[in-house]
Amino acid sequence: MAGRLTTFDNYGPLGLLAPAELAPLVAAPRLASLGTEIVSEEGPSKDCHLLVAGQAYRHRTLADGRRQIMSFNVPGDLLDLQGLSLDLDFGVTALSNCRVVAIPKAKLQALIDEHLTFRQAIWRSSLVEAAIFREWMVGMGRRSAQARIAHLLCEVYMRHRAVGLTSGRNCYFPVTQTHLADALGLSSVHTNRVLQALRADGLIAYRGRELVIRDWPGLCAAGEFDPAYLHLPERLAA
Amino acid sequence: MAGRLTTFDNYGPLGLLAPAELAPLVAAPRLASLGTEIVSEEGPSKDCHLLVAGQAYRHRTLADGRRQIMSFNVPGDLLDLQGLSLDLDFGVTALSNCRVVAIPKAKLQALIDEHLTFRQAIWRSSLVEAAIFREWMVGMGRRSAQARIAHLLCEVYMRHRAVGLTSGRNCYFPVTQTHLADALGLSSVHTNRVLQALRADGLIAYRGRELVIRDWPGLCAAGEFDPAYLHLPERLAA
DNA sequence: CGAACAGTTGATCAGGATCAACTCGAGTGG
DNA sequence: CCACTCGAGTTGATCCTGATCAACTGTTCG
Repeated sequence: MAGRLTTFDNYGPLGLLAPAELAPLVAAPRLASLGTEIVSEEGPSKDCHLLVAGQAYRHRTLADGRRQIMSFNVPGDLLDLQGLSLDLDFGVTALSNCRVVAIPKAKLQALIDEHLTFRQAIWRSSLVEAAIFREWMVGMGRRSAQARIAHLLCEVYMRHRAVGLTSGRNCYFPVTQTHLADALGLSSVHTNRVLQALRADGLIAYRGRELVIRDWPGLCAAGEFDPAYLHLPERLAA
Repeated sequence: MAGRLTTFDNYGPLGLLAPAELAPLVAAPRLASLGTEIVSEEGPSKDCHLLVAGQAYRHRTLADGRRQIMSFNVPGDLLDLQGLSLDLDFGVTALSNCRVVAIPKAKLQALIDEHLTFRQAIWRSSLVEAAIFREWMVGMGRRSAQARIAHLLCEVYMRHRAVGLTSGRNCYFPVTQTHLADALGLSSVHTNRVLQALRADGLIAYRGRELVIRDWPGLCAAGEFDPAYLHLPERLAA
């Protein structure tokens, strides 16, 4: 059960390609099991990586072991698009068993150059990604631990919902409290206590891997969460 | 003297265009004086804005007045490229007197669609911008106040140097301590004390607007600064 | 001359870090 | 089948970085 693999594949912007073009690209997805590095923090790679199923996170580890998690990723995310033009400054690790498509950089570049709608989709998604980074900066710079955690859970829930991975107010988000702490700039001990408080306040139920939002308006309020920055389509914006 | 205007214009990626094409675009730069909003945090705009001379910062203000600064900008920066495709989630304010070129969105979009090298330059610069955001996240999440401040000063110095705005180890960076605090997630009082410590350690001299780096290796060490994430051309990377 | 703002200083407070121990499964190997 | 280990979560005690509050200085500018 641990690290179960989400059933359906999501191709994100690549999904805009004609099936005949998409099929050979995604023909042989690689499996990455829970905890393995999908993209190394070190050396360069010949490919870019599309997460097709499962969950992952981007991170950077400092010399003495401190770690900063920079994003949690869902199916459809291009994990290392930066690698197409620049050296990477982060690694990507699987949060669950994942299905990953490796796309040769030259091939991806060609697709971008040739397909306007694809290019626009990629462009847009990287703008949204930057907006999420800014939102995280606001959180780490100016929000309390409780607001940060609540905000992150709201964000995760909305992003999962946007790719069809929620059922009701539940979603599968298999992080440890240490992952949350490293994403939010907190210690794992404090993260634990704040989560308990959120549970005690009836906002969430969250044990292990399944996030259950018990009081969505309450959680949004606690996190000062406004989903505008995610730039989701109208239909998903609440 | 206050808010002096940097002498030379820098067109950043736009500089790649043929002079005949560039000239009409930048023919009538607008002046934005110190402290005025160049791009509003509220309503949408019909233009995108290129900072051509002077300095500015992007920021977001929360309901109760807390503020997060998201970037400091130098000449050549496109301040609100995001506005081309998405609603903005931040405002931009002038740190000094500025010269700003407003480019109609449709015009900018056309340039991007038609000029490959220009498009690549824009693309690259937005990847670098995202890398800088991530670096700030690492700082706010996992670095001490002293390291954060040292790191930011290193970054500012390097970026200024990359656009030719330094002389030796000096650069003009007219922020208040409150600006620094709001960029780094600190209080202005604490920022003041840490700056004093950096001065006392002989790493910097910084009074008012002129940043002087007295001990570059020392400052880099204090900030755990590695300029790789700025992706500067070889020649400027140290 | 006075207002307004940036910087500075001291005193106190608090949010969250750190250290350490303990519980509770889930695997794993004997 | 059970002892063992290992990772995650939990709890308590204590510490400390950095926040907050408040006063005061100095400068600029109207």
